[in-house]
Amino acid sequence: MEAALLRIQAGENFDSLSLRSITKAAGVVPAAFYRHFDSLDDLGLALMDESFGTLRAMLREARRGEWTEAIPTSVQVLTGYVNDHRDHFAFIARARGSASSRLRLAVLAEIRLIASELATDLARFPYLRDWSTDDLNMVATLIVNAMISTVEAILETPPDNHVAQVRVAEVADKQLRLVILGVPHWHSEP
Amino acid sequence: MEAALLRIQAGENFDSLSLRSITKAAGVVPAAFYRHFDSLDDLGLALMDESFGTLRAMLREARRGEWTEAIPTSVQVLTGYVNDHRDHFAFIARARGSASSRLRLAVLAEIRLIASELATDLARFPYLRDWSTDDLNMVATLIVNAMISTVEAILETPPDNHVAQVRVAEVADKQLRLVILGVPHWHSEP
DNA sequence: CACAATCGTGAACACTCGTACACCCAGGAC
DNA sequence: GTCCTGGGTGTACGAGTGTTCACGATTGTG
Repeated sequence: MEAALLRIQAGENFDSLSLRSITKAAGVVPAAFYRHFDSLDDLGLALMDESFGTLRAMLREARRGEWTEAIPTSVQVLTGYVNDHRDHFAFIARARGSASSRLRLAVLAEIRLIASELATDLARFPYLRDWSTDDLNMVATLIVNAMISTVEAILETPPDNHVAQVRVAEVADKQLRLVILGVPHWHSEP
Repeated sequence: MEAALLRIQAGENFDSLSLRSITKAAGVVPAAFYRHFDSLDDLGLALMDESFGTLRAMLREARRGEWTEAIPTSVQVLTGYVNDHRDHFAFIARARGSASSRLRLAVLAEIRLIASELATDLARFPYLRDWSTDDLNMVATLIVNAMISTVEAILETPPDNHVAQVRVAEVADKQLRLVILGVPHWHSEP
């Protein structure tokens, strides 16, 4: 699993890497792979479990902050987690656009789930309390999309380049603030 | 090229489809491929040219509308173009997360370019006239990301399901309006 | 000590892959 | 009528693919 994550983090796509390249990187003969996984698909699912495990841990931590500080703490938790677990987030990001529809659909479903969870979270905020479910989902997906592209930006930025890292975080912070600024003036109809 | 686009539109990834599957779908023997392209990479570049051709045509048309109607006309042009050229947009969407870094990087660069063009466009709007370049880029990438996910949503929706199509367009419209609503109240510092 | 389980090994299997070559044939130019 | 060109065909090559199988070695347990 480490070998696979390493290659994915280096820019390869999960379903473009071969059994043999994985096992060679792991210092093992191809057949040994089958002592641990039933197939390559199986490896993909295992990586998904692990990766989404850390993603959900991140979400739990992000939710623990104070109401009024939701944006800065969320951004901080996000950047921290992504940099601490670059491999897992790189795997998810890559699997999102991959060909193996098994994985792609699973990732898409998870992200949709996260968006709808965020929608119910948002309903507890002032101004958003009496929005329609549709409108809450609308703003939740807007936010989730912004966060996904933030994750991709973080992954493209070298972890030791602190200036660039801070810049990415600032952009994410501003985007969230801009979206929230519109909330008090919202009317569902044009 | 048609055969390749067809398979991509059906959900496959560009670099997961093989020479032989393409040529078989085109009703031709593998070797005949090389009468038209130097290699598979070459085919990818040709498809990129064609696809970004229609994307840029779309952008030109979207820019032609009236100031005050920018949002609804943009959304309308977007949905129209994506549905009329599903193959090209599917190709771009898939290439964005693909493994062949040649294509992926090219697509990413194009999208970044489009975002910065949008940023200069935005500078002509009221309230946005004296924003800093950084902040203009911030809101431009926010908008571009929302549009990309809208494109993906359109592609996932059957073209003949008009109810679903209209719903996707409405969400896109609302997201843009929400973002713009925050603009007049913006302060760059928290 | 013996036994079972765990994990790695080497060879083999039946594919598929991209690419190259010699050949062929229709159609237009002279 | 000859020649050239564009495009299609059949065959072949070497490399890489996922997977299976019989076999060894190491290790902890009874």
